[in-house]
Amino acid sequence: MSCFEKFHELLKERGFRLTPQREAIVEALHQVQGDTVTAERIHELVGQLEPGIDLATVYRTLEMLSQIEFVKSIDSGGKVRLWQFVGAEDPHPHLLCRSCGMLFGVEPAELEQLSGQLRELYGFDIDIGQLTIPGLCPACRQGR
Amino acid sequence: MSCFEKFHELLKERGFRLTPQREAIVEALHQVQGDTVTAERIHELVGQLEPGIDLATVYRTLEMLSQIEFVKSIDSGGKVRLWQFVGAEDPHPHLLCRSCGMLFGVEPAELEQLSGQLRELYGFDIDIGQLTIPGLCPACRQGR
DNA sequence: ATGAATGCAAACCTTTTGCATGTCA
DNA sequence: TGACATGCAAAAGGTTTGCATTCAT
Repeated sequence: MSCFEKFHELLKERGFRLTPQREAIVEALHQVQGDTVTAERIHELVGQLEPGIDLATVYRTLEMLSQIEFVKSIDSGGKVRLWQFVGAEDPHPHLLCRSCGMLFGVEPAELEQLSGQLRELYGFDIDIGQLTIPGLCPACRQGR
Repeated sequence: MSCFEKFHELLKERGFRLTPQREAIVEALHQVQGDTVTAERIHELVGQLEPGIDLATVYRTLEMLSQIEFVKSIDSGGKVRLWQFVGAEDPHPHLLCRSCGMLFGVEPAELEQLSGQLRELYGFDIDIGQLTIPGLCPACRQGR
């Protein structure tokens, strides 16, 4: 099942309507794939596909998409909220470079040991998919 | 050396001035100890100690305090920034409960293996002291 | 037909900034 | 005295909301 089919399916399932605006926004998210984007950036991209779509609509749609888990809201540490298209993928952790702002996906499996350890030591159940680890990426480490 | 002595010391060292406002703000942070607070909350607390201190001053002071590493800015995921008094302690990672908002300190040593692993696999150098791991705390896990 | 979605504009909220005034060193 | 800190008010900037209108179902 294609991504768009899945999208239509989920909308119907949850009683949301299919509108040209929503299609354009999903299309734009599709373009940036796994990259994280601001609502503003999506608004720009959408403007090229279908001009005249309001920023408020972008926000409302992102909100709706996160309800159907098509999009995930990322915690960037700054004041801007970041969004990421996840489509059918599982949520996964990220590495966030404090210098260049780049975000890298990490295999959840890499963190299994950490997860077990924290569970054992503190009884704490971590949300691996929500984890964003700050630090310095290889490129920035060398460039300074 | 007491916390306040250390505070005075650090101010002098970095050329910052000691003002009643700054003392009151540090006092308020002292009251909430390891808890995370918003600038707004600090402003309330400070208002009880010494009325008339402006919110802008709270912000400017928190900024200054984070420069001398008396306070740490925490990434809550929401739109509000959280602050935590760290005083003389070294920065350390935290566990953040998504349900009750409680924040727990973690021994940096617990994360050494993770740190090495990410360094090896991705060349990524993590800021252990800045790491905040989201999840569910023991109490909230049981309460639902 | 009718309730949901949109566009527009205004409101909101947290944080930041400019500027005149006050104050610590 | 002189640079730094404060209070006040206004600006900024991202996000949300109210409302009349349009549109998908």
